[in-house]
Amino acid sequence: MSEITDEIKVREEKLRNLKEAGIEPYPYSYDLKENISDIVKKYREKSEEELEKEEIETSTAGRIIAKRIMGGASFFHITNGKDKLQLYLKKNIVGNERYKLFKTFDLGDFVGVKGKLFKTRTGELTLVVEDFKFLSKCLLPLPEKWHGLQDKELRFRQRYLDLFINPESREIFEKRFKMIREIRRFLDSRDYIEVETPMMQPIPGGAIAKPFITHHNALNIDLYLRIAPELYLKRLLVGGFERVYEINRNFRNEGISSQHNPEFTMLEFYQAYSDFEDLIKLTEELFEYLINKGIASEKVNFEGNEIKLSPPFQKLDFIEAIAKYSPLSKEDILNKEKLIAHAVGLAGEDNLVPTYGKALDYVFDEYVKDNLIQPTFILNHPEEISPLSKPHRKMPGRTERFELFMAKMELANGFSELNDPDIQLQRFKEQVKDREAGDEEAHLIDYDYIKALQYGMPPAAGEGIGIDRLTMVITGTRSIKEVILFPLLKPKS
RNA sequence: GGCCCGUUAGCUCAGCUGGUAGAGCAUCUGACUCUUAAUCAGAGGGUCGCAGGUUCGAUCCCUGCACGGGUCACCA
Repeated sequence: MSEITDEIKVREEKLRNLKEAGIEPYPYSYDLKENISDIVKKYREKSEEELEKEEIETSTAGRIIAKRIMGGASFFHITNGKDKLQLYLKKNIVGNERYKLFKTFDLGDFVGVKGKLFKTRTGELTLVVEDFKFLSKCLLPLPEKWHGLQDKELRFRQRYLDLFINPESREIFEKRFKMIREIRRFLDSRDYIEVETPMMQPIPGGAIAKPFITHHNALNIDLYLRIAPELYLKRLLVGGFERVYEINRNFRNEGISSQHNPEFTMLEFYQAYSDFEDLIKLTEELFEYLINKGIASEKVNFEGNEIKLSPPFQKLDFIEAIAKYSPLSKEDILNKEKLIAHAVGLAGEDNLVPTYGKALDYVFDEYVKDNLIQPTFILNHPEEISPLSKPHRKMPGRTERFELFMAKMELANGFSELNDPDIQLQRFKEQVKDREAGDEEAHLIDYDYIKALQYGMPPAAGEGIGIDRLTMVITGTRSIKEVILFPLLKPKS
C-alpha cells in the first residue's frame, strides 16, 4: 500500500544502524515506574522549588511526538496517546555518544526514559533524561503535528493513527468504554447478571431487519447473524434468570449512513415481574447515574441544539405524536386504509409496502422523528408494529411499549414483554401476512420460542439501548463512524 | 441506489480564462546547552485517484470508473 519514499528509506537505514550498533530495536520490555499520565497527574501542580527539593526520580515510556534539537541539549515530547511529557536531554548528562544516538530517534519511535523531574523556565513539567532505552521503531512517517490527521478516510482506515495523533478522537473512545463499564456497574448493582446468547441463529428474530446469512459446513445449514438477542434473553426468563442483560453486537444487512453501521452494539436487558413503566423509570435512573459518574453532562450540544440529558424526560403518546406533528388527525391515523393511502401517497407506490405497520412507521419517521431533539419517551405503540410487546391494559389495539428518542434518533426501545404464547403465535402469523404482502423484514415464526413461552415466562419488561447512538449523544458526535473504532468501509483494492 | 462535493509531496492545504506544480509541517545537511508551532542557513521529495476523450498542449475542460464525505431514499 505504501510507496517507499526517501523518508522511509532513512528510517529503515536508522533501524539497520541500531542493529549494527548492537542495540535491539524491538526489545521485550521496559521496567517503568509510572506511565506518562500518572506522572503528569501527580507532579504537574508541584512548584519548581518543591520538585527541586524532592528530587523525584522516575522512569516512564512512550512514543516520541516532537523534537527540538539543539547543539548540546534538546527537548522532546513523548506521549501515551492521552498525555504528553517533555524530555530534556543534555550532552553532559547522558554523554556525547548517547546524546547523538537519541537525536537520531524518529517521530513515532518508542523510548523508555529514566531521570528526575523539574520545571522549565516556562513552567512545564519536564524529565531530565539520565538513561534511556530504545523500545520500538516507527518505520513510516507520521501525520503533521499542527492539524493532526484530518482525512476522514485515513482516520477510519488507520484508526490507530487517529487515536494517538488526535486526542479528541481518543477521548471519544475512552468515554465510550468508560460509559459501558458504568452501565455494567449500574445493572450489576441492581442484581442483573450479564449473559451471552447466540450470535448465529437459525431464525433471526427480535427485531425487524434484514439479516446477514452464513453457512455452517458440518451441519450443512444456513445460519443468520443475529439482528437482536431478544428471543434468547427471554428464553432465559423462562429458565429462571430474573434479571439479565447482554452488551454485544447486532448485525443488520442494510444501508450504511451517519447513523447506521452494519454491526452495532446493543445493550438489552430483561427484568422479571416488572412492566414498561418500571423500565421507563430505570432508563431515567441510568441517565441520572451516568451524569453523576461524570460520564454524561447534564446538557450536551448536538448540532447546535442544547440537549438536556438530566431526567425526567417528556412523554408523548405514539398516535398523538403523529397527530401533533402531521396534518393528520387521530382518526385519520387510526383509520388503516386512510393511513396506508396517505403514506403511499407520500412515499410513492414503489417505495412502500402497503401494510398498516409500514404506514405507521413511515408517517412517524416522516413527521415526528426530526422534532424529537430533547429526550422524549414515545409511548403505547400500535400492535401492528410491536409484535413482541404485551397488549396495553387500558388502550385496545396498542401495546405497553416505549421508545426513547433524542437528537432525532431512536436510542432505546422497551416494553412489557408479551408472554401469552397464543397471542404471540397470532402476532407472528400476522407478520407472515405482512411478509406475503411484500414486507421482507416482517418477523418469521419462531416455534421454538413459542414452545418456551408455553412453559410459562414470568411477567417481565425488557429494553434495548443503542450503545453507539448513546455515545454519539453523550459526546455530541454527528457520525456513528466517529464512535465505532473500526467502522465498516469498502476495502480499497 | 439518486444528487452534490472531494481526491495535488509522508501530513495539512494553495494552484487564476488550459502552457508539464507551490507553501507550511515532516525528512536530510550544517549552526545552536531552557526549547515548546524552537530558531537560523541550505537540500531532496510529485505518474496532480485511475482510464479514456477534446486540444499543438490537460492538475485545470468532457466522459466513465474507484474510494471517501454530505444529503435524500432505504433502514426501527
